Amino acid sequence: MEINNEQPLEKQILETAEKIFLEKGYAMTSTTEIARTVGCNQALVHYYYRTKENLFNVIFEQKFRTFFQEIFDFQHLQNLNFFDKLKFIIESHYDVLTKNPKIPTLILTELSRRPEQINILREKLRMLPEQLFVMLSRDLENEIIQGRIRKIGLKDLLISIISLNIALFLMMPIAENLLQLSEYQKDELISRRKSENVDFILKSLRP
Amino acid sequence: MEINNEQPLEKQILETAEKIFLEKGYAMTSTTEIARTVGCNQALVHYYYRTKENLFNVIFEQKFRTFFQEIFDFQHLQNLNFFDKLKFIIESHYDVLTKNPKIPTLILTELSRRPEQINILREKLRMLPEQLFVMLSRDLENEIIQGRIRKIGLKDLLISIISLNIALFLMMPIAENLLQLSEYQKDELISRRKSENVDFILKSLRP
DNA sequence: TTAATATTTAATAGCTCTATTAATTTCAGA
DNA sequence: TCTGAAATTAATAGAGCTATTAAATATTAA
Repeated sequence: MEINNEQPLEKQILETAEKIFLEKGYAMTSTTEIARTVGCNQALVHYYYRTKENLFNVIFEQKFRTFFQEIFDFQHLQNLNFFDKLKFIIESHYDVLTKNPKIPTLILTELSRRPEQINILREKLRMLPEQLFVMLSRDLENEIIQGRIRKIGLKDLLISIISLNIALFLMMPIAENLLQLSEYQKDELISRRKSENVDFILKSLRP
Repeated sequence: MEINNEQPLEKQILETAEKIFLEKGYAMTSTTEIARTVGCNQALVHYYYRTKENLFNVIFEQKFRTFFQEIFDFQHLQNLNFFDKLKFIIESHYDVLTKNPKIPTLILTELSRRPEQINILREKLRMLPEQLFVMLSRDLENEIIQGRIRKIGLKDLLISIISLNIALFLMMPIAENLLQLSEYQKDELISRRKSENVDFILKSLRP
């Protein structure tokens, strides 16, 4: 053991593992590297978390849980008109992504590695958004009838929203390198795209 | 050796490797598995391609080259008006993705594994689109002045196009499982989103 | 202080993977 | 038919990784 970061090793291991898993993915991360980074013996990783697989699960079941809870936290939605609802949904979705920029990539890469995990995801996605979906569906229908919105299906609208929001974060690691973005430019891009996405979507809905 | 697929083993190895690399990514693919799938000795993989790294490069330099060539093949663009140009670009971009649905994920996952490969990408992306970018920039400016399009920067427009097109293919492996899509439903979704994306983008550009 | 318990380490078994080498088989052309 | 090159295989070195075990060290409670 080299540097004592206050934190007990059990927690250091967890946090270091999270960082490395997010950076390199499951396959490219070894418990040896995690231990080396923490500065402890490799057996200790297994002492606290038994297997690499289990360590990964401990981290990301928690991680995914809060991620999706945040995404579907729409209590303030009821009293708004449809356009404000939509704006709120897009922006808060975008905000959650901004706070967890590497989660989409992880979900993408790790869920194709272990399709059985998708069931966990499915549960999370089934419960919460059911009433949300119904409400939005009703609202959208209504707006279309009132002539305030062009004809469009809710499913397609949601796919477009998710696509526009998520794609930036999926492509960011490459864009960053490809375009040699500074940290500042990156932040600027992320914040600019937030309003651009809202704008883009709302504008496209005009009748 | 078990089954003789006509093809010489050298080529079978190449094609099998491509398939498995696309499915599992570099790290999760072993030369042992490639050989087992082909039905030949594992040493043969190395006999023909020396290293796993080299095999991967042989496959994907070729793959990426044609992928980006197709994407930037815009010879028929000159005589069209701006809206038709845009439609053409969106659709042909989408078509290339439809033909190579797994390339985006591969680029995403493998380029973060080996950032030095990004330089190769950078070259491809620098040469071709220069004049295209200039032309579109001029056209867009012009349309805005003429009042046929709302104010928007070309960069933002392109990010939106790429996001809408690519995101579907990035998310498809998960969506497929999550929503239990049949092969038919998947194809239907892919073809519907093509026109939806064009529609969505063009509608959002109205002044 | 002591004994029990928790933490940490060293050592290593066992596995899989990459890459190499030497031996064997196949096959085309003299 | 024989020869030499090309193709293919068997065997294995060497590395890294996961997981376990037993021993050592630190900590806590009585």
